[in-house]
Amino acid sequence: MYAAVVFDIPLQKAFAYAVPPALAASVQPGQMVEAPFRTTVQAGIILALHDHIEIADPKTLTALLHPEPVLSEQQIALARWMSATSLTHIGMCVWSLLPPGMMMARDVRVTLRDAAAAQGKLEQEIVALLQKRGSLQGKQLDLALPGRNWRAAVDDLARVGAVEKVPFLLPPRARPRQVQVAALAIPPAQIDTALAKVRNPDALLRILHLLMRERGTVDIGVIYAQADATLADLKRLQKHGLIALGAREVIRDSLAGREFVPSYAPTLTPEQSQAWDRIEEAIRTRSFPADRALRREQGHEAGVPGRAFLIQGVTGSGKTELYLRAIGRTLALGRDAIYLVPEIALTAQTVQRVAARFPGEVAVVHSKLSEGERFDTWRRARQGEVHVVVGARSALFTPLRDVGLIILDEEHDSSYQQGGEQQPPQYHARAVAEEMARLNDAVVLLGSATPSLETRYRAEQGEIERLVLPTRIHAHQMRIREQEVQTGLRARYERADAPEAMSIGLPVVDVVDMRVELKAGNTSIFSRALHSEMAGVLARREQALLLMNRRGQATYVFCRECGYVANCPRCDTPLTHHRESQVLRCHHCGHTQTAPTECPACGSKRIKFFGAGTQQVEAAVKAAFPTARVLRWDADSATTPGAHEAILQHFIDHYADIIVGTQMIAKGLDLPLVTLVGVISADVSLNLPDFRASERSFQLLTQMAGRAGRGLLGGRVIVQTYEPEHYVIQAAAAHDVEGFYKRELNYRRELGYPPFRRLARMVFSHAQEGRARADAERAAGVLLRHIRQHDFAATDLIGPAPCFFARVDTRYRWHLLVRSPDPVEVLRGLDLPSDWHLEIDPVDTL
DNA sequence: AGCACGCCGACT
DNA sequence: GTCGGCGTGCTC
Repeated sequence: MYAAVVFDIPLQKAFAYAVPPALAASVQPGQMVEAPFRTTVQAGIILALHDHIEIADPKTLTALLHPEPVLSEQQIALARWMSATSLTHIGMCVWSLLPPGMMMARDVRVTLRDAAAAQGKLEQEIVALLQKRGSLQGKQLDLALPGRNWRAAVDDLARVGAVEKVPFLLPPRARPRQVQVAALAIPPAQIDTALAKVRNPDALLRILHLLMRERGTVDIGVIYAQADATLADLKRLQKHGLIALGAREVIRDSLAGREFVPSYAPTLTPEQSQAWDRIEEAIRTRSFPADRALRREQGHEAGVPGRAFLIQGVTGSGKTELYLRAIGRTLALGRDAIYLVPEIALTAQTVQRVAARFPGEVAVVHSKLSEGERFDTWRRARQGEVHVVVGARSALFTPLRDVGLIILDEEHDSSYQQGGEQQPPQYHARAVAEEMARLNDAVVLLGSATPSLETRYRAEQGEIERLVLPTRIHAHQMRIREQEVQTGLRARYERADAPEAMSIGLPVVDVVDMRVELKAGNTSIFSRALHSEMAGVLARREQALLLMNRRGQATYVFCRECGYVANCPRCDTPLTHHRESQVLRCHHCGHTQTAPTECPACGSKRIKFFGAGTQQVEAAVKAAFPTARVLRWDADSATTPGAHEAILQHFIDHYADIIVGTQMIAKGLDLPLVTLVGVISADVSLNLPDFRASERSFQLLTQMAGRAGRGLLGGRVIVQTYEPEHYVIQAAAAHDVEGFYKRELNYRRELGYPPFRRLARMVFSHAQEGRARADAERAAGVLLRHIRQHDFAATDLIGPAPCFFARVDTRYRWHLLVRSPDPVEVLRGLDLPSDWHLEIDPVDTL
């Protein structure tokens, strides 16, 4: 028997190994094994077992590293699909489905055999070290010979037989956590006679009484605390044979010990009911695992098309209630559910709501949890002890027994895409969810007030079903009550005469033209309108959100007089200004031109580059309103989920009046006291050189507007901009999601951008700019020849050009875009060097 | 990705 | 002569 094994290395293939007789009975696909690999050993995963292989003399597997498979057949199928659709290395895909910390580090153990054979000085040093300390691990040699190249010397020593070098795997970091426990080892009746022989029995007596009372095993931590005892006391009891000490496995769970106020399903509005009927029907009519197994046995294709819905509803329209009902229905059918949220900062609020409805069923998964906790959740899910997982995109890979429902809230959010360059493999949670649904006959719910263009377009094409929730929920009093429960606050705005069912209008959005402000002599970053609204909010003791969009803070060129932005003539994306060379450059096609000193449109000399940060905004608020309590919330001020929760809670508890933040303050937060939302500058994100810049900006502005006025007082949104007539600003101000969609779709169609054609991006980075550029140009040559040779329809190259982020981590970056109806087909079969980083359907091209 | 091999240049 | 740096090629 032979095994196809993949490793956590960037190679697009599996390796064939012979299965030794000792393991033949127990090997299965999905199992983690130890395999000799070149001169070392590697931990690998078995993808498949075969009777015959093409390799002449395969090596033999050396051990099983886990008694049971760590991946199911279905997960292996998913990994294969990820690899085939993203053209990332199969091994990386397979390993990405496992919790971190299961990786096993490698090392070597060096043992002295023949001291006389040592030649060089370093070799003699190593031999002396081995004579003094015996066998040493690589880790120990690193410490003993810091900065020295002992590996090469050890290799030479091994070649002449002076030492033996044995590679081995270190145990994984993630392990079950053990807690020491104690239990009575004798019948309670014998305690007194047994203790008679012991000196100073006080503490011992307390321990024994505790154990008697508790009947069974007790954590020794509990014993220390309750019996005021020490380990020495326990050891004495053990020596006398009165108690037994042992260990118990405990589960690490950040939700353990947290109390959730139970909540019940509210009645649905007519709109919600209509949508719910469609969702419920879909969930109810999925097939059962046994049926699917039967179909597979009968030779049918493994998957059936799952069902996907787009739930398009404005903020506060009750999407969450549909999610919760869908989870409830799925659980009632004995299946499991995954609920994804875009931002780790949002998991806390979401977990709260889900756990309140389904106590005891929920686990949380995201990348900021400890390795131990993720490992334990992974194990609990495998055991069938968890049925609902709430978390960020990596929660998709939790090995639930039978996933029947996957929810992506805020489906348009870019954090659902895992980036290709830094953390391969590259995948989009939406696409993975749909493939999982296909493999498992599950239902996918994509929710958003501002769906991604792709999803919205697919709904139009009939690939997924669109359910619309056009109005904010009516039951005002009930929402307030819900907010009270969530925040623990008494709502100050509740009025006895407020009708039970009252519709909340969407907030008024005022667009402020900053050019006019400038002409009127206001050079502050706050317009007069925003300034006076902020003053009003502070006077009424309400709260405000200020958004500083920091992304792409650098340097696009625009005219403070007329709003002109310098665009590339070939790509219609903004040119960026390069300070050193004083040129404007297009980051898509490489076009360059000299930087203007006056505006080409109106002749003004007030042509500038743009950018500011949250700190400046915070400082400006403090300067304008010295008594205001300001909080800053961005990736810099909050690095852990705990810090996010703390900042948020601080704000919710009204210890601050104004919160200044980046994108994340726009996402899904329920902040009842916020009556003013200010967007400091809408222009920055509008003019990034990326085909999705408009879509992103529209989504951000609309989400941001949704944050205002969720309490009884309604709210107001002020958007500051130098381009008030821009269609993104206009559409967002009018809450015109459909209008924006139609216009943007036309633009994408004309330019051949997604969803009409797809992109693949290749990034070339190198410490020397010339090398990055040369690689990019070489790749362009190869691709161009390939495209001509195979005559791919509607396929072209954009670039090569320097990336917008032209130098990251001391490396210069160039990129190249392949635009094609099917870039995977174009690139498949090309043997790409490993340093040509490839991303299919990139989220952005910065 | 690692890791070995091979060639070159720096330093003892 | 010894050692380390870096470019190249391979891993069942």
